[in-house]
Amino acid sequence: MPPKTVPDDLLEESLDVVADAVLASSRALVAVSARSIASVEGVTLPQYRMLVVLDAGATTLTDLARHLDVAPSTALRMVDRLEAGGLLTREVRPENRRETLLALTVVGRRTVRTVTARRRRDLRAVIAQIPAEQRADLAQAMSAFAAAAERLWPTSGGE
Amino acid sequence: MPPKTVPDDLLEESLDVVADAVLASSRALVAVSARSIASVEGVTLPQYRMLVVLDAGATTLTDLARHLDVAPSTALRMVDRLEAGGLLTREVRPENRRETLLALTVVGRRTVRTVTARRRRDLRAVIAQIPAEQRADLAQAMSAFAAAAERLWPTSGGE
DNA sequence: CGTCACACTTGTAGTATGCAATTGTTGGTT
DNA sequence: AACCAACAATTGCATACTACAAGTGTGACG
Repeated sequence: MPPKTVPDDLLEESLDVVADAVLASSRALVAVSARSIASVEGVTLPQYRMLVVLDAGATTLTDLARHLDVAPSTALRMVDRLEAGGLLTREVRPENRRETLLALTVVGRRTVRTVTARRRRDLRAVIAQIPAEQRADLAQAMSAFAAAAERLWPTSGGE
Repeated sequence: MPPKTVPDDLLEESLDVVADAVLASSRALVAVSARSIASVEGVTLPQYRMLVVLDAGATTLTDLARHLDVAPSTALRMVDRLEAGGLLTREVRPENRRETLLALTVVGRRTVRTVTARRRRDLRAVIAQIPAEQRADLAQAMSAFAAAAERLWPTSGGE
């Protein structure tokens, strides 16, 4: 008389086991990100996120704030600093003078490339620790996770 | 005349592909973390990290700062706030009166459990999007990554 | 006893964050 | 045309995170 709840329990448990693994991986990834970004003089992690969004194309302040999931005033002050630092330009949009068009400068784009390259380098160092025959599985799993998260909360991958 | 550099190139390329997948996954994970923690009133992400460390056992201020990779003064001010909020207690260590012993209160422990539960719940929601037959591979890959990062930079998983 | 090292603390400064209120712009309504 | 509602950007205010430098108390060792 095996009750039909057993499969559910097993499923639940399996989800938890996977969640724990992801949680551990998450901590490691956050640490790696922080390390990679901190090593680039003068760029903070929030600023890097903003630069990445702008690197994908010029936008307005409100749009930027929405993508980063921060208040408009927060985005505004960050833009102030990045503009002062020469990483982006700000100009009133002719078609709609309410809006401001934000775009990376050459320096801004170079900064994004530098930080991204460093992150990639650090990640490669970690991956190199993993047996080569497992790497394909790792890539598959990571991609699947990112896709699943994107499907669930589209804003997540909006960066 | 295939040069012997070909295998190296292939290896390099494979590392980059994996790194890209990890990078994508990393962004999603950071977004999920931020979302889970922001939803718990009154606890910031840095505070959560601190609570997690303390949940693993009482320590001193300097030790805490080392684990979180922040300056002692930063840790001190965070401790001030958490103590004011009733999440931890601070007392001079009798054996060595230079040191302060920090420990979570009952409320502090409950907070850790609440936030962790919420993160796990959100992660489970993502995992549930992934076909069941792929989940074992996902767990394996995530664990392998976390272990590799820990091996490379022991402080990473020190949380 | 003096001195050195260590743990904690305080002062100062810059960055990130959000809520509330203000200003300027646009588009539709009367 | 005057009006008004919605929206984008901005400013004011408050809080949190962060580090560097300087100061204070404690322990260890000669």
